Order: sequence, then structure tokens, then C-alpha cells
Amino acid sequence: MVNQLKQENIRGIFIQAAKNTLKSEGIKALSAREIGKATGFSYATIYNYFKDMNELCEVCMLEFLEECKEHVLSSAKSKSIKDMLKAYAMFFVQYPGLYALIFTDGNYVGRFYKQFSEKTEDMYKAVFDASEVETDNQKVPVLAFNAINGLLLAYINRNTPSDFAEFMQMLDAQIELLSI
Amino acid sequence: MVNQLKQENIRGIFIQAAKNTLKSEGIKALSAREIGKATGFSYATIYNYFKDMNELCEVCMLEFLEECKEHVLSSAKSKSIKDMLKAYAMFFVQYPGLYALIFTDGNYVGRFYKQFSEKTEDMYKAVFDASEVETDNQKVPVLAFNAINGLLLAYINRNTPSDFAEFMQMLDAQIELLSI
DNA sequence: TTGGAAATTTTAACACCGTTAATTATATTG
DNA sequence: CAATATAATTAACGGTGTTAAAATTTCCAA
Repeated sequence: MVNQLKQENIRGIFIQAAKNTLKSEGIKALSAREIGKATGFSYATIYNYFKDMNELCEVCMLEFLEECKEHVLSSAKSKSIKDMLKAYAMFFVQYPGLYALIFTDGNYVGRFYKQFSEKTEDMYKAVFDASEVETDNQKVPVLAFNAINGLLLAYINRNTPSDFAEFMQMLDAQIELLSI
Repeated sequence: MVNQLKQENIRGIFIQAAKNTLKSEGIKALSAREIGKATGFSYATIYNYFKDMNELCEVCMLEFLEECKEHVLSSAKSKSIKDMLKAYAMFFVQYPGLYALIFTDGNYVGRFYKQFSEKTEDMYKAVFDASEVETDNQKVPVLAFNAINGLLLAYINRNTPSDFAEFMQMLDAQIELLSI
């Protein structure tokens, strides 16, 4: 019982350390040894609490997705889909490493992708439900977010456009083009 | 003179070997040792012809981008933007590893991203020019491709949707939603 | 309280990776 | 042919994830 609690705590310590690294330095900086140093444990102790580094990453991903959802629902300037999609984009502009982790690094989707994909689509639909947009087409929320993801992909991973202001213009234009 | 030719040939051998691996097995399977084995050279010989593995990858990326452009311009069913965007998507569905390499693996964009981004946008515009679409908005080609890239990102990197037929439906719906 | 069993942590090791320096082999040229 | 320049190879370093064995700590009953 007490043991259980302690185990959960230590697991949480590893998760927190990994999240810190992922947020500040990105996945390239994450390693078993680095987490060991950050937590004061040996580098191998992690393997008593996670099957492998992938599992640790996947747990972080799920938590980040939750953070993202909360950020969108709480910080959007209005309930217009434009502002909500902007809030979504801003989350990843603020934490570009998380975008790479969640959307582009295939290594760490692995076993959990089903659970993860479902949770992502749930978020998309939740945001649309919270917005003032009405559409019969079930696909529209997913498509809209996909389009924004494509924009983020170019901006975050490839520095295109290279300027933030221009990125914002592209974001506006993209939402305009989607005509939702 | 003869030397120069020989050097170019060996460089080409490494590039070809790397391209084969990237196409068939993706970037995770690529390593200096693996290329050494595939070409019959030692693993360190590559460093006489490329600054590092990144440079080798970047050269491959540029060549793949060219292949992609040729594929779109030659194999699209018609000059409608719908068919051309479909041809674009099909190229990466056929070689999913290349999509990961070109668009999502930040490691290998590195130094060359400017040259590479420009070449990508050139391709987008070339495709639009070759199509029957007319638009005043310079941004439209880039935005349309970004949206398709977002779709590819979900399908290739995250298996969403998990079914090819459904992906094709999403593709149609995305182009529809863009109303171009 | 103490001794032994169970649980946990750490150390050492293995197989990879990219990369570099020194060595060996090959080719070129006087 | 010998000396030199060029190219390829081997050995090594520091990094990675991961596992097995050793060391340590925790726990509980006598």
C-alpha cells in the first residue's frame, strides 16, 4: 500500500523530469542517463518503472496533449474557430519541441498510437464543440486541424516562413481558405 | 581529371546506396556502417566524400524532392489541382520513409533548410502553374500543400486514418474544403 | 533487536551509433 | 623503381538504449 504510493511517486518524478527536458530542450536532449542525473537516480532505475524510454515518452505525450487541450479551451481569445485554432497553434509555437515529439517523431508513437490518435481526435472535436462553428460534416474538425498541423510542420520543423509575423498571416490565410 | 571523375563516381555510389536504404527502410535503418556494408567500403570512407551523415542525407533529400516533382508533373491523371495534389500525396504514400525524412526529421534539415525550403516552395508553385487553377493570392499554393502535408503527417506518421480508402476520402474532402 | 528474505538500486557490460586520428594500402609522378 | 601524394582502413572515443548480475536497502517475523 505504502509501497504502491512510493512507486507511483517515483514514477511521477521520472515523468516530471522527462517533461521538463522535453519542454525546454526537446527530445534530442532526452536520454536515460540525462534523466538519471536530473532525478538523482542511476540511469538504469528508470527501467524498473518503465518498460523502455519509449514508454516514458508516450506517457509524457499523453500528458502534453491534455495540457494542450486545456490551453486551447482556456486561453482562446474567443469561441470563434479562428481564435481557437490560433490558440492551438500558439501552444506548439511556444513549445516547438513538443510538436516534434507529438506529431513528427515516429519513434515514440509506437505501441500507443491508437490510444493517442483517438485522444487527439477527441481534442479536435471537443474544440469544435466548444466553438461557435456548426457543421454537418464530421470530418471538418479533423481536416481543419490537419491543415493547421501542416502549417506548424513547415514553420516549426523547417522554419518556413522564417518570420513569426508572416507565420501569423499564413495562419489567418489558412483559416480563411478553409472557410469554416 | 580522371581523379575528379572517379571521386564523383564514388560519391554517387554512396548517394545511391543511401537513397536505396532511405526508400526501402527509412532513416532509422541508415547508418555509416550500413552504407559501408552496402557499398563494400569501410564505414569511415564516407567521411572522405561527405562532411558527415547529415550532408549525405541532405543530398538525398534534394534528389528525392526532384523525383517527387517529376512524379507529380508526369503521373497526375489530369491537370486539375485535385489530381495533382493527389499525385503529390501518392508519392509519399508510396515512400512513407521519404516523407519522414523530408518533412518531419528536424535533424537532417539543418544547414541546408533554406535551400531546401526554397526548392520545396518552387515545386509547389510549379505544380500550380502547370495546373488549371488560377488565383491571385500568392499564398494559396503553399497553403494548399501545407494542408495536404498535414493530412500526410497524420496518415503516415500516426496511422490516422488507419485505412487507405479512408485516407483517400479525407484527401478528397480536404481538397473540397479548400475550395480551390 | 536482529537475521534473513524480498524489493530496489546500482554497477558493469554489450551492442549499437557518429566521428576522428593514426595507420596501412594504393596510385601517381619524377 | 623510388618517393610522394592520395585514399581506405583500423582502432579508438564518447555517446546511446538496454540487460544481467551485484550491491544495497527495506521489510517483516522470530
